[in-house]
Amino acid sequence: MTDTLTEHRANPEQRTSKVTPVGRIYLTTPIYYVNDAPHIGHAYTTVTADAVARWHRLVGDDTFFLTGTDEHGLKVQRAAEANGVSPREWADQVVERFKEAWSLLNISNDDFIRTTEPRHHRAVQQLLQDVYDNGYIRLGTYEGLYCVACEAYYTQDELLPPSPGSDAPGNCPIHDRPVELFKEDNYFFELSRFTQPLLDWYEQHPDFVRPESKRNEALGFIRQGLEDFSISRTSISWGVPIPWDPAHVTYVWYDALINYATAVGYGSDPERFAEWWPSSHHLIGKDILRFHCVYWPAMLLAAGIDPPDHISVHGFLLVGGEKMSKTALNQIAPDDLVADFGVDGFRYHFLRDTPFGPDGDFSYERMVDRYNGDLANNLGNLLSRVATVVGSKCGGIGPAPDPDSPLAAIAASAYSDAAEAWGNVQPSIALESTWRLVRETNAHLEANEPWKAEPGPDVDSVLGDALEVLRIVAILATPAIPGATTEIWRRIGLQGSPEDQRLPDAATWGQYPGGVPVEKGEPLFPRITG
RNA sequence: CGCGGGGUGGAGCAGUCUGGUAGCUCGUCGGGCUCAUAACCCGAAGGUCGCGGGUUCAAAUCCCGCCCCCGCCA
Repeated sequence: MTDTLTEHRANPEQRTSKVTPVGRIYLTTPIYYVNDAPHIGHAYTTVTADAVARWHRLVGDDTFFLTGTDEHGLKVQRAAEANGVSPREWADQVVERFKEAWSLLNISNDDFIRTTEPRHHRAVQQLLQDVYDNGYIRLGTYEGLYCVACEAYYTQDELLPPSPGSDAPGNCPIHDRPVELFKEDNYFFELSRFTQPLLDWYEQHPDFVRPESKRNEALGFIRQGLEDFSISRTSISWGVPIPWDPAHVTYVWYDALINYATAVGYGSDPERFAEWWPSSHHLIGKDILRFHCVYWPAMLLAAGIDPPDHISVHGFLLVGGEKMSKTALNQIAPDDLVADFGVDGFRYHFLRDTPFGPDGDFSYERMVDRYNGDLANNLGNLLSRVATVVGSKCGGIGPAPDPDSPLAAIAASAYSDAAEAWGNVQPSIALESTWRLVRETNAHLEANEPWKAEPGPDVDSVLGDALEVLRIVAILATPAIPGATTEIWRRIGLQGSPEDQRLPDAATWGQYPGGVPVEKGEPLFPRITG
């Protein structure tokens, strides 16, 4: 099977045709369900993906970064009806809220996909047809507990207790009226035939799902044996019609997964698809692990396509130790936090303080501590004190660093540790490595006390070292806090922006030119008090 | 029941695969500095690494049993 699949690999010659050897990465967030307004859970995944994408651009990889919205399914249909508009109109409204949120958070996505777009319908139909032609879809009968008012099926444990005297198995949780046993023809995807192929795939690709804890979870599920599942309904209308039998509509998440293929040309531009697939890397929350780590690779294999290179799975964002409910009142709007901490303060907190993988607990107090500690006291204050002393001892002109500075080795290890961590989707570790350099530089200043010394070569080299660190940190931190690092870059007198630099060369010690003006400016990250 | 994750000084984590002085950030306490956003730097206190047993010269780390917390079961 894999023999035919490798055809979709990007041509190796294309990868080496650049000046420097580069990789290629196609990063995705989940597509978010338009049933709901954006909250910090969505923002966490999206900011992480954005930072990873920005890192890959820094190292010169060909990078394509996608986010978008999932707009089909019954819940959207219902939400629209409840608001007296069509599903399309409803989706149009909610999509704008996501786009605004991502714009606010400085998300650098290259594309934004909506599952209601024609290009996506074409891709879904193409993939369905391919899987069907390959013999992995069959017609079957779905039998379930159905609420006529909802036009939806429920499982037994979702139901309310049955009405007294009723012989129904239970009542609809929304309408509190008896459900009935209902049968309809459905198309089924023969997932059961992929138990072994998936185990083989995991075996051959140890980094397929990360971190390892999540890989184990997926593997454990596959090992239990997989069962076919229904992928269509005749009882709903808001979705993509099955190409060979338009009375059927795809069931919501089956079509949703395919968005990742749609956005790089599947079903419309095979050459483009071959270029970007399977260099793909999905970032997801653990709630959709099963869909992405089991169903999706099986669907792709069934269509004769390689699964993605990587799937990185993070935990839930807990608030007060409890899962963020999409409907609960503990929902925290990203806008409010941005108002308090700024865009970069918001991004930094989630990247640095919520390790990617395990569940993380959100707390406003911790967010304040992290902001004040790392951004205001360490980085922001370093910039301030250096700029002031350059002003008083060097006439405001930044001197060049010492080529043999003890900070050079620390900067080198900060870079290599950060590079490894970003590559493994561990932003918290990458940023910890970067900030180690900031702390060492504060200590280096303390040890040399340039503010006490007479102007001269010694003072110049100590301050030059600090400016060089700020240059390097501006580059290393730009995936996390792009706005602030651009401002640092400007204040220490450099041209262009940190985003335009290319690693690893740009992290090499000694490139701060010296002889350029350094500006003091207002605090970069004003401390938050009270 | 099954599957997966977790239990490390006051808080949050690393270390466990590849046994060998228990590390990091924050907090607390003491000191220094006064260039800086009451920021910065140095030092100290604080842990029987969930419990019991085993292997070993040596176990947070390997093996066996148990307890507790969380998630998943389409």
